[in-house]
Amino acid sequence: MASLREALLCWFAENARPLPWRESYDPYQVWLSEIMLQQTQMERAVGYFQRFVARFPDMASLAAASEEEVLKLWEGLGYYSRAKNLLACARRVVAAHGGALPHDPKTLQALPGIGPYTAGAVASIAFARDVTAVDANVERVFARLFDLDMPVREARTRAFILETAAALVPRGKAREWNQALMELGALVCLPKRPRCSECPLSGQCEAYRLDLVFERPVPAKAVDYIPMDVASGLLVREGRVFIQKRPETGVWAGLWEFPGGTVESGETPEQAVVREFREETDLDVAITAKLAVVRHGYTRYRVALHCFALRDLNDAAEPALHAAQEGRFATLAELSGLAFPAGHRKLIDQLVGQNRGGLLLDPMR
DNA sequence: TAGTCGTGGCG
DNA sequence: TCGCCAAGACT
Repeated sequence: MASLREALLCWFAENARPLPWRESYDPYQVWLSEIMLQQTQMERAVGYFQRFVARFPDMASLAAASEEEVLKLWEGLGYYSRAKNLLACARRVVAAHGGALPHDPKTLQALPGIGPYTAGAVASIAFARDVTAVDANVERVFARLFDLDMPVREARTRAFILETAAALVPRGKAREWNQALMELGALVCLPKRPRCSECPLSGQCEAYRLDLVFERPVPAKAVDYIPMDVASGLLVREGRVFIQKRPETGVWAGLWEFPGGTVESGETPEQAVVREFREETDLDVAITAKLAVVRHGYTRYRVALHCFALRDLNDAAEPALHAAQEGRFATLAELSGLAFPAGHRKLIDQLVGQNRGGLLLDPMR
């Protein structure tokens, strides 16, 4: 055990990537990075982190922010409840903890958006507490190191991993140790292409000894992906387009969108967008142009997004809000300041990039 | 406990 | 092109 710890800590000292929050281990920055890194790879999170810290350098400035601005900064990073909880957590920390994150994992875990992993990560990395932080990297490393022959998500396996992790934390070095385990998983002990020849632990790895590295961890049952056609419409009035703000819960909570919805079986995208517009806004619309088909995915869905330009069929009435908490007409330029789901953002960027915005929205045409 | 909740990259 | 993935939390 001693040599295992020594080997990994030594490797981390040599191979730790230089990351912004590793310069100071400022608790606010560590917490922010950990929230961003939930289900997100390092390279994607770093840019978002830097923009966040530049705009909100500390807990107090973040707590004073509007949800609209936080969502805009989070746009494209996904899992938007993290942004909502980030803001709620900052406000709670200011209101109940004097603006400073608590050091204790249990107290941390009571805060919005902080679960078992993040509580352990912040307590150890920001506050040097001797606690574990077990994420998917650590599970994979342990599954190989100890040749665990059952899926890591299984309750008994998780219990074993948590127990083992707790026993391994070197006193006073949890900050380095927890990061070292995750860094090893991210750089060396890779899911599909493990680099065992570069691994400081290969000599002590049971799966490596048994030539079972590629069989570990035992895969969970595969998710089935669901292809889906969605139709969305840009209703244009006097150079502005109708947008609505999605409900507080569910997918893309609090983000703006163009009305639309699933293309039902036996229905064309054209029929779907007209039907959805009527259902969501009570407006009767007609299609003036097909703008694009944007392909994107979310969770287990793979979406073909059919996008149309629309005009009012009858007299222009105020849109109802049956599927939104807010609605308005906005210029194409205004859309750049609001947060949209990635698929809608792709469409907006396409329209602006092709300079079709003017063609589409110019009231003179 | 099992489902929900995003996204972009990669082979 | 497309299936599969990659630093969890919440209900």
